[in-house]
Amino acid sequence: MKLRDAHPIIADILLYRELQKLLSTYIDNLPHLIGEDGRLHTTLNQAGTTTGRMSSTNPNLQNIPVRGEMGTEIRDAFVAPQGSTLLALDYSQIEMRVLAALSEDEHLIEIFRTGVDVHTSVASRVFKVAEKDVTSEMRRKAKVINFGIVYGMGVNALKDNLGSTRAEAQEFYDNYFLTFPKIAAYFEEVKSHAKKDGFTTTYFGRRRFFAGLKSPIPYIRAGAERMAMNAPLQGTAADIIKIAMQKAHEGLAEAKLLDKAHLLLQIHDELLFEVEEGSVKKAREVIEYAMEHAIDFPVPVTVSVFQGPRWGSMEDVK
DNA sequence: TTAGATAGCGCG
DNA sequence: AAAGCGCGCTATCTAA
Repeated sequence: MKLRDAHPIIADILLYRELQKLLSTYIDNLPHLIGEDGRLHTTLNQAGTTTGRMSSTNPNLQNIPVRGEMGTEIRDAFVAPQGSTLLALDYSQIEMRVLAALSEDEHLIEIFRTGVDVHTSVASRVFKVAEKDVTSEMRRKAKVINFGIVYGMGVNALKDNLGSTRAEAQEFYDNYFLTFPKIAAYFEEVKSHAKKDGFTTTYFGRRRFFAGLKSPIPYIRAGAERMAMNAPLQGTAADIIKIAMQKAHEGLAEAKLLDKAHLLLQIHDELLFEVEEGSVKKAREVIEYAMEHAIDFPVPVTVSVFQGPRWGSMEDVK
């Protein structure tokens, strides 16, 4: 039994916390930080993280709410000026694609090369049913493990996230690695290499060093191993989008669009631009191409594109 | 009174 | 003691 079900007040407490968080962190504060130019300016730290990602401070614009109705309302307060529109382009399942590339797992590579839905396809393979027979429940479970695998999630966390029994989670976990054997081998390789040399590398060779991989204390060692497993994936994704940002700039310069399209923000796997209305189509083509062709990679990288005057309610651009 | 640590939660 | 990676901000508690 979950604590949430133990007493009716739990739901009220959680709702209160959610509203209080949004009120204190965003609604009450952000308006005061608007500058004389009518804009909110963040500071991006290029070397602010262990993995190679950027971070954003004062205010942090990489954690503006997006989920739920209230997320939409808060984002809708971010608007493009008259005559311009917001254009957002985000990588699809970038870390899973990086995992496919680094592990060289033929099955995962195949999934991304054929362009099928990754969660459905993984479910189909792990549960050994045809893709058309994948139920929504099977897809949900595959989605949970696909996300978790990137973080070095173990059986215990998998069980909690699936809401299943320990035995069920164990079977699912085992079947996953039997289905994608190179992924299991890849993680073992990363761990042993990190333990021997003290660092991991991204696809492009950037290193992250670790302490704790040789610790005699099991939970310290296990924690370091999860960090080591995740670092090349998150780190390579971070490398990719930084390269893409440069290529997008070059592309826009080449197309004489630098005064029409302005990069506002990078949110780890997503770029947000402000674009003059007459230049949206061309800018979108240039940026999308730059992002999708930023690197030579054994699996395709694809982006989804969204457009609209308000950040909270942008529409899919086909 | 203030600086530092912790709990909790927003995002990818 | 902890069992899922990477961040930053607010509220609260603790120590000086």
